[in-house]
Amino acid sequence: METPEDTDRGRKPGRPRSAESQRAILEATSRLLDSMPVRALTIEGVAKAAGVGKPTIYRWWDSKCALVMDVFLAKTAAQVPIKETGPVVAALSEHVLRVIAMLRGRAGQIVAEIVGEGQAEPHILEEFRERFFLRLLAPARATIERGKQTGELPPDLDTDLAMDLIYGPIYYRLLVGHQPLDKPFARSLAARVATTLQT
Amino acid sequence: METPEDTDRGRKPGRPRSAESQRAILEATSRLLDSMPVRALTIEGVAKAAGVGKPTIYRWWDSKCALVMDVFLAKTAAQVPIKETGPVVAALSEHVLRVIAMLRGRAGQIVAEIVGEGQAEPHILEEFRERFFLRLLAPARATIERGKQTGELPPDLDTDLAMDLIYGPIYYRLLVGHQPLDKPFARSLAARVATTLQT
DNA sequence: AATAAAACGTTACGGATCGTTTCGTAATAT
DNA sequence: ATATTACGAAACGATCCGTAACGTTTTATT
Repeated sequence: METPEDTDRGRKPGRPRSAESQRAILEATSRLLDSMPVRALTIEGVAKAAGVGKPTIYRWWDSKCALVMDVFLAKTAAQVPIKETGPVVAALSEHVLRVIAMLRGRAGQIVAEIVGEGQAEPHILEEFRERFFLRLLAPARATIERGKQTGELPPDLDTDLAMDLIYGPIYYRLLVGHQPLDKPFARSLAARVATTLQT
Repeated sequence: METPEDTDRGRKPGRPRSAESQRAILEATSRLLDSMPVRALTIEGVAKAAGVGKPTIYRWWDSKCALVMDVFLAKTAAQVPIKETGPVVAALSEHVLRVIAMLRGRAGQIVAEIVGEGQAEPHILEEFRERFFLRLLAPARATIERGKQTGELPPDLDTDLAMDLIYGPIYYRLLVGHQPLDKPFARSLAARVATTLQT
């Protein structure tokens, strides 16, 4: 989202950007996303639903994907809480359960659709990595680091690799869709955290 | 690819389907894919490059993705060989190395692009799962089953889960792109096969 | 040899959507 | 009062979709 850089409140002459229009755009996009896939969403459709001109949308967002990303991140807690005290393995196991629960349903679909669109637009994928994946998984990463400090985990553990070993199977299922993100899977994966990190 | 069902050689009257046109379409698509992403490929572009009419392409393939899939699968060995004797862990470790090597470069990009397009077209994703993923990973799955038979692996091991634990991180990196599919990663992942399967 | 049938390449079609431009109007700073 | 900017509406040229129309070519059938 490209916010106007009026730091010293509207110093420039001319009509100010309409926050109301912006809100209408976000709201219309959110509503439309409830009933159609990202691919079917169009800027023209959003403009019509929001009662707004197309140029106004383009004034705020570069592309459909950028808009969808903002809407998704606004309505989705982009950070799943993790227990910051106690055994790190238990904290991570629970985090795995919560991440899987979060990716079940429409939220997971949208994540998959954005990543899908991102295959054709690298900068979208990069932005989504930073704004979603990095943020979502940051607490888990920090917890692994903590475990290396406390001695609960091997100090030479490769954190990047460990993160991929734990969370890779989740996104594999989400994106390829060969198996469901159901509770048995979640429990099995959570139960594996210990052996994955400690051996 | 929709082949004509002329089992008893061209029994129907009328001009037969032109195998030459089909070849030209496949060849043109392959050539175009070397210099542009799947998203940028168009049926009109292929028709022009192949010296063929659009309707002829639609006679053979339902959609751009179906065509791309055929081209990709034709030029890519959709099955990475695996050693069928000896220790199963060693066989699987080597298979992991080979799969990662295969997904490095343009082939991996196309896999990611097809999966990406598949997020908006479920039937495409399903077809690609069956024709690429299932086929590529079938030998590994069979090897795990063999290990359960020989006692090298726990007999109650969940094969589906095991497959995702091993291969999930690979596709996670391929599709999200947060880390490279480089050789250190490949070696680390291969080295982890034993502990992943045996504990 | 004549006829019917089917695929061919070409061309054109209506439709959707893109991202931009133009226009007259509204809102703000100077 | 004037300059400046955003606004909504409308229209633009462009691209690509998937299909249809047309005359031509190739085959099986009669």
